[in-house]
Amino acid sequence: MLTAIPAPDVSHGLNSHIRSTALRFRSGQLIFDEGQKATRWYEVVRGTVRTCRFHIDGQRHLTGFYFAGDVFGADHGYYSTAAEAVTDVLIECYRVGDITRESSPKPQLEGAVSMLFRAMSSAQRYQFIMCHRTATERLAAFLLCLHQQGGNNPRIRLPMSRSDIADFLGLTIHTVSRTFTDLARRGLIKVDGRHSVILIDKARLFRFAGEYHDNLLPRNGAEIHPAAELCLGNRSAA
Amino acid sequence: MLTAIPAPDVSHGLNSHIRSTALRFRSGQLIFDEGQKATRWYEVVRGTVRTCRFHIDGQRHLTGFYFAGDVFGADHGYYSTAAEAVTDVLIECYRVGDITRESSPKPQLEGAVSMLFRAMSSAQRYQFIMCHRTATERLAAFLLCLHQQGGNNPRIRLPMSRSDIADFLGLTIHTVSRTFTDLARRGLIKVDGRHSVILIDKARLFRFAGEYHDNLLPRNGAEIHPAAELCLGNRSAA
DNA sequence: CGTGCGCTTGACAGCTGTCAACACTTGTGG
DNA sequence: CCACAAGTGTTGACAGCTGTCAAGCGCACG
Repeated sequence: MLTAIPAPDVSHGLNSHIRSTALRFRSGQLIFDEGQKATRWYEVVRGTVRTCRFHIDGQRHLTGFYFAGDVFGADHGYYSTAAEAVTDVLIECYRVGDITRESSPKPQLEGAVSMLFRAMSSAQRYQFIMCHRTATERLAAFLLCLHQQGGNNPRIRLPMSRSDIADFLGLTIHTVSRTFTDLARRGLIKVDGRHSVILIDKARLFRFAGEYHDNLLPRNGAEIHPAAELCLGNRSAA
Repeated sequence: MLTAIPAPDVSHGLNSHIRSTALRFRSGQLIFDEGQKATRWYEVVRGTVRTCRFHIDGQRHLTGFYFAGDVFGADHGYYSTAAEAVTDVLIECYRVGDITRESSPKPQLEGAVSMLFRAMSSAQRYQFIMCHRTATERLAAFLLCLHQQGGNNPRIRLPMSRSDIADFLGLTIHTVSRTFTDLARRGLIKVDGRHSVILIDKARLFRFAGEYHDNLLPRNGAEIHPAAELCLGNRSAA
């Protein structure tokens, strides 16, 4: 997952006890819509999912990307976002009732609270980036998140379109495209087709992300570097 | 409260059963710091409180304002923000244990989950504003929120400084100041000293906020107008 | 091989941050 | 009560970034 999404961590050691259904969606298909009753939550098995909001004037805002192992759609009452398949996807679908009703001591509920607080914290960091960072800094942070998400492989896969990236980072596709070109010209990355980027100079990219490299320590433990702020996936955070 | 803050609604019919302590802070004083163990939560009795994050490069980001009746500091584990008194304040302080431990069926916990999901939804709307709105639109939305918070009184009180407003809206004090002047020149508001604004043309201000006026309906029920997006106070939402 | 969509690039304008100067308010001390 | 200083807010000039408009490229698909 990339940022700011409520997602109770119920995926460890629980799935085996809960009825689930495997579902497939083709690229671009709607999984659930904003405002629908939130009766199910989902786990990505294969592929990539995006969650988004549409606004009156037609503008779209993406609130997160979800990859294999990530949980999405864990909302209360009604879905606050829509969810769509970025690529062809295979997902597991669970009924909400299975979490909230069928357990007496409700450890999951407390887990959900903990997860939500962390999601709030993550959302606040995301807000900071959107308020204070330039296009270059945002894209650098985004790429570093995908890099980490992909197991630190220097080849970063970008399953989503430029338009998706733009709507996630609060930019236009033009600026995203220009920024890719700019980062490549500076020798930080190499763009390899639409859906792949090769990381050349990780340390400098960290600096562009407003981040110091790993061997430099932040001022104190409570601070989190901007580049780390987009990438609180719900798997690793568990 | 103004936007994006986790705050379980435990203030109705519960306070009377829970030990609390009244505290006073003078303008500018720190109430709790980012990263401290979250052992207490607070309710504003009188005055205004702000929550903020400080980043490595020295930049400050405000995540919310809290007024009489609002709850803040309801975090899990560690505070994800600092809290400071904007004005001299009187607040009630509650121990976390009183919420999570001393009740067997834990209805509060479920209430907290519900509240948190709404806070997440609110945070996502705030993100949208920060991504897609101009200074004028942000300030207009902000003023309308304060207007509503103040009981729809045409005189809007601004207890916070320009700097606070800037750090909340992701702008500089210069832009905030210019935007105030601009709104006044257009005849939408009248600036009356540092801490007071008189609302002249509410309908037009709504339009500036990217909002249609109340008598126009949004496209469908699930949509929420941008101007409404900063002002999900935890009192009214309860 | 041709078509269309997604992506890239360039020119330009508008918004907002930066820098600088000044005005106004508040508080202190004479 | 006035003088002064410090802090806060306002205003202007300017530059840089990013959105808009427009054109063209290139890959994917038929």
